Amino acid sequence: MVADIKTTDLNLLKAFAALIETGSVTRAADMLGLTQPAVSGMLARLRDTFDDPLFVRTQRGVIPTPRAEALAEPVRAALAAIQSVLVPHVFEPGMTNLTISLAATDYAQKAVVLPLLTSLRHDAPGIRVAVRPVDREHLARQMESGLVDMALITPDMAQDTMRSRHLFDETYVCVMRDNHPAASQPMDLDLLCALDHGIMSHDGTQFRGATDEALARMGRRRRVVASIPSFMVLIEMIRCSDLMALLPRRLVAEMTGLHITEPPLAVTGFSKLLTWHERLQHDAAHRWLRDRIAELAS
DNA sequence: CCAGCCGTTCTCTTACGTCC
DNA sequence: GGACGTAAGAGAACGGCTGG
Repeated sequence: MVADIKTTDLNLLKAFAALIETGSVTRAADMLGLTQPAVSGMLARLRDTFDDPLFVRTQRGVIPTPRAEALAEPVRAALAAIQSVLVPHVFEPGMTNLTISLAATDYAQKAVVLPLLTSLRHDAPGIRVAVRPVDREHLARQMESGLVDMALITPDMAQDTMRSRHLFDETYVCVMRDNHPAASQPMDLDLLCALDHGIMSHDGTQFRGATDEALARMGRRRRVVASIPSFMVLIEMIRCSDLMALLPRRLVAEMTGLHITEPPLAVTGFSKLLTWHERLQHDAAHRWLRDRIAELAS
């Protein structure tokens, strides 16, 4: 008979190891927490599996056959290997080498990824982050295939197949350059509507946003003269022109050379979610990263 | 010879997986 | 969900061996 692997064979190998160690069916049973007949039955199955008596009776217990002696070390090594697999994986940030793929808009790159990278350099220098743009249409498939591990998105992009965690709610502020001619004036609706605006739109084709919706509800309108697909470029444009913009608060919070004021009207903000695939739900390293991101974003 | 120890065999129960 | 088969373990009984 050829030895075959079954789900229950692990117990047989444990019994074999106990028999090798104790040289007694009774003491092996004690060691395993079983009764002597149970171990005797296990020995019978081992004999059938290996087509060898394995142990022969003596006056004081049992002694291994040459075949059992030959099996002793491989079985011990196999059980040790299995035991090491069963030990819960402990994640040590400072000792882990890992590359994660993170999809993020340029806003999220500035507001979330930048603080994360700074934090990782200190606490987990072995973790590399590959940042890629958010491909709204293919995000779910990219996560399923492992191309993307996590993504920073808005709730409207979330799908049922993804796990997600709310990071924060974002609001808008009025932004113009520090030495803008209007910087000395209080920001009110009249001033806001009098100035030329730039907005960020993902494909650079939209000239209306949440601010325009809010203005329309009040019977007002503004003049949007530039639609830019990147917050960063939009900010540079504001720095070197008389344009103003309503931008996410976290985006400009620590930037210098900008004049930042509260908007004179209520503009609907947005939420940011961290999303990931189910397969990473219980991964120790990813759990640690998700906690770190949430902590930095709070 | 007999008590005690040890391993084996038989039978029963239980748990679990598979199939319909 | 029920019927069925299989495997594992427990308990009881048994046989072999040893020492007093």
